[in-house]
Amino acid sequence: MNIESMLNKIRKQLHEASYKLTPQREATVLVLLENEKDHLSAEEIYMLVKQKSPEIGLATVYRTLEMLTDLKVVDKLSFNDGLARYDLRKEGAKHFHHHLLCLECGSIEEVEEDLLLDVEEIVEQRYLFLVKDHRLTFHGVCNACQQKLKNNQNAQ
Amino acid sequence: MNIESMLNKIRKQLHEASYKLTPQREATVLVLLENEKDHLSAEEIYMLVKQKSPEIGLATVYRTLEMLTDLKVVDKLSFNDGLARYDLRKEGAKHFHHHLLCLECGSIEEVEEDLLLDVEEIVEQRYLFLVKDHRLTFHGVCNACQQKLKNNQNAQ
DNA sequence: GATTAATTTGTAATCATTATAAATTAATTA
DNA sequence: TAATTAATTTATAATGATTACAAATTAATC
Ligand SMILES: [Mn+2]
Ligand SMILES: [Mn+2]
Ligand SMILES: [Zn+2]
Ligand SMILES: [Zn+2]
Repeated sequence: MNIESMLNKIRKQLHEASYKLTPQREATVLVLLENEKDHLSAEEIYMLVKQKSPEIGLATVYRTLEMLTDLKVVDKLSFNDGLARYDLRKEGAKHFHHHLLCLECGSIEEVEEDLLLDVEEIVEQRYLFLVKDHRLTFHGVCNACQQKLKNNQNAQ
Repeated sequence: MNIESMLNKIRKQLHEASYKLTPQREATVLVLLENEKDHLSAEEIYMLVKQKSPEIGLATVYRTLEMLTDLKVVDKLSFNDGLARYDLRKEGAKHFHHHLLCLECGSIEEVEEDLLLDVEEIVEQRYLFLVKDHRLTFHGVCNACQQKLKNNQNAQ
């Protein structure tokens, strides 16, 4: 699905919640769409939006991100690096995707398939907890870093 | 396992990493042990430690928590409420336990059994990612709030 | 006991985020 | 259309969590 039609879909979502897609909001959403694989912070988004709309204010970016979070267009998440990061929901995804955080290089890989269906079943039955969503991040070593570590070992 | 022997175990861990268990550090660890079911913030821990050792400084609590995080005695985590929370690792637990966050009342329930063994298998094989640990939080409605919501519906 | 190293304290600085008031823009009404 | 009202944005101040720093204290070593 291309950016234009994604944008239209989001515009509709805003209108249904009786928000307008102002130029500032549109510029912010565009940055998110153009960087959908990334996990940008508010400040990083602000810097990118400024390239399109140099007059935008940081507070507006924050407010827009809050609104998009409420509407579940983006997910706000934290990888324990002291600031919030924003992640576009995948098109039509019922549940939030998972993340693989490399402890060596800091890279974040995405896992789009939902691996938690069985686990959620257990949680609902055994803990009587009604699951609405989840956050799952694996900490470990990405493939590239595994190779690097192996080579270093051989070199010594 | 009682608090005294837990404390001794942690003392040993510190010594192995050539840290001392100073009175301030001991008071901080004791607060964590006495509230192992909670998910306290640095400020909350500071307040509780002050009751034992009124002369302790906030900076020391922060430094101690950082040290304990490095030694994997505690896990630092964030429930998106704007501050870090600290969680004692379960005795002998290889992996970090899971959390059930209620969107209605904000309560946090713990799930000690590891439900992710199969999922980790898949991640290692399919994504060639070497898993070291994980963070899993379910968002939803706790049992108590489900009852409350049901009653409210009937009352209307 | 003197010297050196580790730790703690109180406080200042920093950084992310939120609040506020004035200005701008859009929507509604007369 | 012009006037009025509501929504939004901007720049900036305030807040709150965390980190940095210098002086003081405590422990370890000589
Ligand atoms: Mn993602
Ligand atoms: Mn916990
Ligand atoms: Zn890596
Ligand atoms: Zn609840």
